[in-house]
Amino acid sequence: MKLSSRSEYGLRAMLELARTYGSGPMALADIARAQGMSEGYLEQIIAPLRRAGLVLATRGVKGGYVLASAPSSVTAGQIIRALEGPLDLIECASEDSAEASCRRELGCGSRRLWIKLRDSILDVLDSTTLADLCPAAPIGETAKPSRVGALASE
Amino acid sequence: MKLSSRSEYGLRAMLELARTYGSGPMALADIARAQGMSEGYLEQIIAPLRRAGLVLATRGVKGGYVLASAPSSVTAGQIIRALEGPLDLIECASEDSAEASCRRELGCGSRRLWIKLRDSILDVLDSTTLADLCPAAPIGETAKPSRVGALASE
DNA sequence: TGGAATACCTACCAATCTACTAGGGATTAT
DNA sequence: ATAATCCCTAGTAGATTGGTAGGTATTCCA
Repeated sequence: MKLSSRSEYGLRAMLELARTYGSGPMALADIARAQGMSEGYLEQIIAPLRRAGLVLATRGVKGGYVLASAPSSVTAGQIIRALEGPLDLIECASEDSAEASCRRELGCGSRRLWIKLRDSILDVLDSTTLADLCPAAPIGETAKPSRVGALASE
Repeated sequence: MKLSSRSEYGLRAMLELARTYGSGPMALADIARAQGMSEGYLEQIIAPLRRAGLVLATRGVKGGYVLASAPSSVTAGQIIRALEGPLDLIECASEDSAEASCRRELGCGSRRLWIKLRDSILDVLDSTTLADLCPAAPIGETAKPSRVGALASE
């Protein structure tokens, strides 16, 4: 069970933008260099993030990308979904498909497991924000509603 | 983010064996027919399950496969691991590799998320047994230590 | 003793996905 | 005008997926 590097790269790019949040647009080439990834590939990865409204792009000489909202209000779930589509581990446990399309699940059911797994994954992804990952925040505590507003300290 | 059908097929095959647990060996062709999958493909999927010691095979005319232990003591985690190898979402968050090999994770860290995600997944997989999935057990409660011994009711 | 039924093994295959590279076009500050 | 930037499409080598095909080994049973 593996995660494609799209998500890894995408998340790292978003973390880079979170780290420099407030300092104006950052060029694609700079993000790629800072994170050690292929510029051309990152370009294809950041495109869906822009289409999903998670980053804003400005063209031209001093252009680049900025986060569309504060790091504390961008969740990992938004990023992963933008990059990999809806989280469906398996046909019958898709995030958005109606569960009506599933036969064979009368007695013994594998589906029960995939649903539990999916919910567990979504719980982590949707409760973790960029702000949770970026500053030296205490590990193990993420998305505390009482701490909204904590940004990157740089 | 998807799960390969290896895991789905493997789990379904194991659930089929759990359902008929106690009735002697079940032939590969019967498992495949009962679950509607390709016989040849299932053969390749059940092989690692046998090598991992999760099922026992007997050859010859009345041969087939049986679970190596009771459904209540076989976890989904054992099955998935046998089929997909150790759970490493990403290089730096592998289940068994030492975390020493990870650079770049000084300030902002995506790794923190993958570790949390991995732990969350492992928690679900390792706490769900075939017995939890097979009978009409109440959903949402799995691997209760006080209910060890509950088998398939057929 | 000789099928027949089963597990077991290896190789092959088409389609898809992954992680890129290449090359060009559109937009904007200077 | 020019250079820097975003934006788009197409190609591509290698891996993975989801199988199929065909043979070998073992065991029950008549």
